[in-house]
Amino acid sequence: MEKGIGGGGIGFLTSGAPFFQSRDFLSTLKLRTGPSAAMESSSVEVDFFSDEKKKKRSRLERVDPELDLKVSASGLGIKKEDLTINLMTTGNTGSDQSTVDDVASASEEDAKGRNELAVMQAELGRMSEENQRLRGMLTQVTSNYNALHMHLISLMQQKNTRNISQDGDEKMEAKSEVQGGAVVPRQFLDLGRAVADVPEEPSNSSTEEASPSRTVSKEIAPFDHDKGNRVDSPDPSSAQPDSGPAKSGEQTQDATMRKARVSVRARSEAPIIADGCQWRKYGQKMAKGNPCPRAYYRCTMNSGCPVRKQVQRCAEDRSILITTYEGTHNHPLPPAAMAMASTTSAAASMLLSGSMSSPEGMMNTNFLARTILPCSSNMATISASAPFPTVTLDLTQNPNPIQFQRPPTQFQVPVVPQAQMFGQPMMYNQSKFSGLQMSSEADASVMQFPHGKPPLPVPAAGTLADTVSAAAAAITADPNFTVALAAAISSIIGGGTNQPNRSNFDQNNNNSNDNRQSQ
DNA sequence: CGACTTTGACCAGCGC
DNA sequence: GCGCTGGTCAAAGTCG
Repeated sequence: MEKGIGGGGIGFLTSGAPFFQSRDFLSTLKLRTGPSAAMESSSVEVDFFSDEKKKKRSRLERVDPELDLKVSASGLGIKKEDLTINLMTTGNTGSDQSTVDDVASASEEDAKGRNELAVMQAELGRMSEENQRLRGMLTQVTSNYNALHMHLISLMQQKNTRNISQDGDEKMEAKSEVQGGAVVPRQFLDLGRAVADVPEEPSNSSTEEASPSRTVSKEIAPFDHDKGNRVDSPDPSSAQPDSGPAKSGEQTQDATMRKARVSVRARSEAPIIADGCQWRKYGQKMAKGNPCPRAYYRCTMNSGCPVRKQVQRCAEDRSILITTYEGTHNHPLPPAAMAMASTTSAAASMLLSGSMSSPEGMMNTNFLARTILPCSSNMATISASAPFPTVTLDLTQNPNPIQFQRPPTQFQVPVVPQAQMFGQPMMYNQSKFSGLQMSSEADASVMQFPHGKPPLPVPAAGTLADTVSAAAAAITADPNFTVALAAAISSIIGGGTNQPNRSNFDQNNNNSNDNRQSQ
């Protein structure tokens, strides 16, 4: 309807002569079509029947209505078609004045569009700024998160120490059972602290099994305070005697934390598992009872980083590579390294929290083991032998056929959310920011990794990833962890406590297995 | 030339 | 005290 009416308007504007005809038609139409039609064409009709405008129209038409339109439109750089459409829309088609107004309206439309464009551009600019600002915030949050995680570990230790002294082991045990939900087959060994010379009977780790006669303290002591302090221990706590009775609780915790070891057993033909960290080999020894030499690596990602690792093949099964980490990185780690590192770090933290400084803690190792890897079977061994507890992750087995399926010679730890949550810089060998990788196919590259060369990418088998993920999930599910996390957040938000320079994540990297194995 | 590996030597703890 | 062992150092060699 409007199109028809507008068409009449167009005809009027462009030809002039049909105008009156159209007027008559419209007036008739209005009378005959009722309100709705009149509504749509009302403006046109008003113009048509305005005497003043009619006079103007007549004069304009006599001159050259077409020309007037063209001039008006072209002067504004507007096409006639556009103007027509505009007139159709506005309905101001009945006079020369309306034509001018229409042209002006079109110009306004154009200006409006330009304004909108400018507004959008400004909006885009603001969005970009916002984006950059958010990125900066993200970076800051990430860094803060790392520091928070370090603090969290410390708080976890403190809290667990208190819980242990208050509640005792049995209570904790029962609590863990209740909170753990379904009972999962667990084969962790509670080794207890090596207060005496009682040989620890470990787990799956052949290395631990091969250490009958030596005490753990003997194995680890030189590592920590003897030469560790002498050479490269920036950590003040390390400078203190490990078992000094006069030490404060916090100092003891730090020292113990640093001595905690996390050993990873995995099948790989590669001489070393690659992680996000850079290592420098500083020694190699032939360990007793193992024809395979033991290699000593030192973290070189940051000068003065006290983290070290020992790499040795299992004497019983040389396809198994045993990597033991010890110490705490004093620098951030790549995301890939953090994935594996976080899990092992959390495991070490849990271990330490339950076993580090008290007999009660030692008694809690079973609980801790179940907490750390509740869904694993024959997979994790916690040696709470004091004062240097060790967590051994045996990745050479598939305890859970569903969760831990993987090719026997490969494992990969992608960055899983749980691990990211922990985000601790650790030393687990991971390749190329994609997660821990071990592959027989990547021997050369992995070997070169200590030189800074990333290992070859390995098809994600998902086993170790699952393992780590499961461990991380278990840890996060632990109520102690939750409480500790809440406490850490509260402390940071409320008090802005000093964030430790060093992360606790590194403690995971310990190779007690190697020590025992060599013995 | 710097970073890294190799490798023999050294040191300290522990057991006998 | 001696020997064994683990852990580390440091000079020499290698590599990019």
